[in-house]
Amino acid sequence: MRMSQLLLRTLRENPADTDSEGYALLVRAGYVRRLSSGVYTFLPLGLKVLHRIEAIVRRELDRAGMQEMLMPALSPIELWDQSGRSARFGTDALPALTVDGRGGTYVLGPTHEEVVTATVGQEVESYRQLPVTVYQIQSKFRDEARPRYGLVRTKELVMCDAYSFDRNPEGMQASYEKAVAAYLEIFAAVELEATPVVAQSGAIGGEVNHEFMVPSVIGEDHFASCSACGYHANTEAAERQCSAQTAELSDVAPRRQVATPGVVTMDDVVAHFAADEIALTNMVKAIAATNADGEIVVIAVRGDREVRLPHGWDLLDDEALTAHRGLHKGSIGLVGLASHGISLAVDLELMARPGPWLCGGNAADTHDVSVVIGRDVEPDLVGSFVVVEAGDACPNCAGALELVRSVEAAHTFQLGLQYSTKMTGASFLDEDGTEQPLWMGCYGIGVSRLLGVLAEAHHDDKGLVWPKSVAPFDLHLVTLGANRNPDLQTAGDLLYEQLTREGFSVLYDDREGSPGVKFADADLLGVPIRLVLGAKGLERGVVEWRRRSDDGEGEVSLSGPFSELR
RNA sequence: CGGGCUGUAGCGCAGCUUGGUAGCGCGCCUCGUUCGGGACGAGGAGGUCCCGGGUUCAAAUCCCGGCAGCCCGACCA
Repeated sequence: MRMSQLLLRTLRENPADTDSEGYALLVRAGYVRRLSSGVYTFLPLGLKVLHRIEAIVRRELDRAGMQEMLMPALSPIELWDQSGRSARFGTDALPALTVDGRGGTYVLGPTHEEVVTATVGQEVESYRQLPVTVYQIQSKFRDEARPRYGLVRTKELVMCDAYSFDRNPEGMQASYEKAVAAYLEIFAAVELEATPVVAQSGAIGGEVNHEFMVPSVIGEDHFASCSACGYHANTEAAERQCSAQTAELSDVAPRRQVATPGVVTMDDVVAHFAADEIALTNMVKAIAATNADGEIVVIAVRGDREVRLPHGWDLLDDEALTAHRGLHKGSIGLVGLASHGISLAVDLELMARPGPWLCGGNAADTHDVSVVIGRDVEPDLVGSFVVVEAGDACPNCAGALELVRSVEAAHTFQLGLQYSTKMTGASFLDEDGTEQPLWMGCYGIGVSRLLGVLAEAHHDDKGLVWPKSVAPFDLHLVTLGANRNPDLQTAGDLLYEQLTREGFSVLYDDREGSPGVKFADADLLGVPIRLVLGAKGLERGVVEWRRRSDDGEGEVSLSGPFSELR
């Protein structure tokens, strides 16, 4: 590509309102432009990188035996009524955009479980056709509340989404493992470090799932990581253990109730009992929730910790809480729940150190002082119900957990029968002649997001530094002063043609302009190898090369061979 | 969805307090000199000052109402 003809304008100054270095460089170097909040145009250079990422994704998924297809971005809302997900549109869980057309309401697909289930369900009739995994690379639409970090969080995004269909849970598991392995190959190929972490599934549904987290300063999440044993989990899913502390409780004062009018929040409690010198770490924070079966459960954790709801549980809303005769907002506690049919889930830590605790009194404007678990109350359930913090003990090996800031670059799910039982036609005839629902998995990787993450991971103060595998060009050929030296011009043109013939993709800076401008642009654009052809080199019949990543340099003869440049 | 800030040339910004001819730097066009790390000189093009209403002889500037963008938080497949 001759640079004189490329639609490219580099900017000397950082654009306003860029919130990350990688994104600012993508704009300065002319790869992308923002059209509106969270909506981007890929200029020719940016599209080249996007296409290279897509090619790697295709290569690895094809190798894993998946088949590419293309579904429409637009789908009728009736399909989403079938799965029940249309009820959640417009909420933060599923910010789908819809379009009213003449044929009714359409959904601009935020993800494609419904469409693919309907499509593959229609094609698959027999177990003989299974397993099958399909994928597509396509634009997705999400009405993001707050787009951020350039291509990392957008309203329109290029995504690769794959879906597996199997006869049984074992098949699903095998397909899942294949997909995870393929995704890891993709990350290795684009030179990003991704860690699969156990996560919760949110609006997609299903049980087992992993997020592929790339550590980055522009990460929007943290995951818990144990360097000792390799345990990884999203903070929404991470567990931890607590070692039991022995305590002599026989002389602890009996439980007593204290009137605490107007004391609602933990801050209120701390203030109210300040005179008694009871620390927050000796208090219990208790909240009411509904579990996956819709039953009411009180979750109790140490006062200074944040409650983590298990997957499928929801916080009880204020209305339901006020209406319930056994619960009193601000005074939810441990003792006396059973008589109201409420079960008690207690965090590990409260068991490790059974008391005495200060907690709500389960009566209006009342708190309990000196509660001892095991003496005053028995929990129905014990588990890790707090959001992990750095330093908590790894659930596997008790090593100290770290929290790593990172971007979610891909997400894989074992969906099971979640969609195939709700949607019509998603079944097959098994060997024994019975009709069975399809066991599904789904696997999403953010292709345009990867571009943003790559720019953030691979740059320096001068500009972008693309890994070879995704760079827009292999070589960036710069001629110096060719406009006033016809021999140089000819030599540059020849070299450009020759390199292109030998299979290199070459960006040829044939523009007029001072060396400083050309060098600065070359650094900014980040092509892996820069070639400089000047008058001095021409005399000696050589062209200089310099590697962008480490400034390694050398010369090759103008007549070749050029293998050194590969 | 709450709180804060911003909207002026392609890009980055000043001007607004105290109303009166719309500016600077970069970029862009022409000519000349220069040119192996963002050159210099001369000349030039380019604006619904976010939108609508109000006050005023007069509004980029003051007032009211919108819209958009950014930041913090909430949320996040």
